[in-house]
Amino acid sequence: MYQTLTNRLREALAGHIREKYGAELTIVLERPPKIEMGEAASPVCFELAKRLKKAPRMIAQEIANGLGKVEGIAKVEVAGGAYLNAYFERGEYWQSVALEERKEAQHRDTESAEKKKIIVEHTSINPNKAAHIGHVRNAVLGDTMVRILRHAGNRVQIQNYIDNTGVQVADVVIGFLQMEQRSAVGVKIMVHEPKFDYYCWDLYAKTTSFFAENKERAAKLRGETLRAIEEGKGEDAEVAQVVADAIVGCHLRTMARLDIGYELLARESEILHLHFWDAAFEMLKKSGAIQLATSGKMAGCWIMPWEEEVKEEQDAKVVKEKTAEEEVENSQDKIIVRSNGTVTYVGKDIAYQLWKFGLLGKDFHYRKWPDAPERQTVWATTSDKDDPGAPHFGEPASSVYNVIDARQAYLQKVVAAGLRALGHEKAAEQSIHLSYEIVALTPRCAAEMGYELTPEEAKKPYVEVSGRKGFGVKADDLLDKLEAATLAEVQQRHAEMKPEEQKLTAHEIAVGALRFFLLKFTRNAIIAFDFKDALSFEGETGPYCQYAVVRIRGIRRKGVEAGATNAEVTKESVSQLLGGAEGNSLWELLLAAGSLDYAVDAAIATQEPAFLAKSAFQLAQAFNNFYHKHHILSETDEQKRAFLLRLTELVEAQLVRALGLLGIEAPEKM
RNA sequence: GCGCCAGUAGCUCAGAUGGAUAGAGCAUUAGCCUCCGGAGCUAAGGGUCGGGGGUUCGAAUCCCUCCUGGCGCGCCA
Repeated sequence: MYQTLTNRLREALAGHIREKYGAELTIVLERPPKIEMGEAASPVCFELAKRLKKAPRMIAQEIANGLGKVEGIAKVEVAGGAYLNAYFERGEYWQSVALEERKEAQHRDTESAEKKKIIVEHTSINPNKAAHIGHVRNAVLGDTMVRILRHAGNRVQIQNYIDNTGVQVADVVIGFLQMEQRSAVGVKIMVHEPKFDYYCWDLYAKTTSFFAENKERAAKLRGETLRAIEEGKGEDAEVAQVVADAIVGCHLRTMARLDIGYELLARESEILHLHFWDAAFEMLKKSGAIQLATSGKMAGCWIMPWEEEVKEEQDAKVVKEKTAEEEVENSQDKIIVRSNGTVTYVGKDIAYQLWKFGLLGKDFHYRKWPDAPERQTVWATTSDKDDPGAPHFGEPASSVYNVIDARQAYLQKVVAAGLRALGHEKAAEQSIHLSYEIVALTPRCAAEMGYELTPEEAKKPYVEVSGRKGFGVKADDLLDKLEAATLAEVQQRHAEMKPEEQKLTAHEIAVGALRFFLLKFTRNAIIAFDFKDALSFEGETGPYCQYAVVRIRGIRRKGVEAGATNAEVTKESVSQLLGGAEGNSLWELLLAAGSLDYAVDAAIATQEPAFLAKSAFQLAQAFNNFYHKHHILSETDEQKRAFLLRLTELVEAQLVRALGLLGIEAPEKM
């Protein structure tokens, strides 16, 4: 509701200014620092003053007087230097929020068919080991972005890229077949054992030292294994497929614990076998986007020239002549095809990205993924026949979010540059790298887990995790730990609950704690992980927000038991209760409850789910504050009691919805 | 060397589109249950927004420069 009103105000101001002063301005609106100053303020008159060369305060006064009635706005006043402060019609706001709430409840998560399709790719873990905390940050960010985009009415498709033919899988295959001397049959049996991903985690770490022993042997083995896997023939390929598929199953189950699911597993094996790269290669060659280097150290490679400075040089009119040597030695040039003819990761990614936008002229085949978690339907790409029931995954997207960590920013730029070089400016623009920083460990946390640190590492604020070294907090371990901690607490508080209910509650709290913990940081903050912080349930945390909902539900239960009458709240009493300084604290809570649409818009505009987490926390905080100030059920004034009760219901609905967008359930009791 | 990101309270972090007295959580200190659940609430202390220039009526936010830390820059992905 807040967003609706401010949009209305923005339009009215823009229209008025256009008409009266002939100026086209984008109207910036912000929240005044205090509620006494109104609900929305615009500093637009400062800007206007500059253009008109008039005193800002005078203009502000003119606008405040001249601006006609805006629906839902009680008055617009001049304040401060030349701010225009708008005061909402509180009674109307109350009705609108209530109305909006009823509508939302009826059409929950309805996607409009006319909306263009958006693809969000996230998780995309190498299928050769268990998922760790950094992977969880990726998945939680991606999943939350999906929920937010869908809430805003977009059609969103969730993809998870599976690099099942890469070096990391090859390494584990070598671990099984060479280091451990297992047979293909032996591995096929192993994959069904519990915690197979944990086994691979350790095995992968061991291959590092195995390769270090004899580098020549390592290079040879890797080369052979990788080629066999890419071709999809022989024992190596067979083991690679079995292992990768099994690990994908583990990952899906791990993420399902956090209520994260996928619609399509896009596998690299199909990008190769269905010749996606070949098609992209032809396009890139034909357009001149990539060139064959004939001399220098990159001789024989197809490279994409990287010319970021070109524009600036032209602008500065300093087009310096490049010597032939400089041309060859430009280290920024990106190799797309190696001199041995194999394609790099970036090349494959360009092909994949082209497909996402429907620009490749090819499509995958699709089949149901047999090893999906309970209650989930997951599809995967295949080279074989299509399953007739498969959704139309090949429909072009209008924009694509790729959730990938910040270290790969340069590569993502190269992919976009590839699209641009092919003339797909729009697609390049709509290729959104949803970048995020790594999750590291505090030195203390690393030490707790038994990792030995060098003295330099111990002094740093954080230590980077490494799958290669087997160094990191596994996602399932962390969840187990969280669930154990929350279960102990729930058992202590609710001995009367049935064990299954206790477990479910503990699970919901654990998920709330973890998801909120990962979402409260903005994307480019490095998270220094520590069990102490992640296991904290106080202050700015998921459980704090959940607890506010639980309290409201407690009040409602008590209210029903006591047979409290649910009197209709009259408009007069609403205006009276919300009015004046007395009503300000109630009004602030209502205002916060009605601000979800604003938070969602801002989260999308900034591509920052943390915005929503913050706003959910603030609403919970505002409620807790209110809760201690007003005793609802013992309120003797019937109209006031009915109003307070209705207000808590609105807060509950909005808070539950906000938490839902963060992927967090609110339990009945906790 | 080049590029990207960060530096805000003791600690961890918010401050989108430049605006009013820079905010949370944790930690510290002092309080709050005859009362809808204390995973809570109230209050206090705590700031040269890394340094220095500049643009602007106005800068944590934009520009320049320097310092510190991190990450990229591979015929790995």
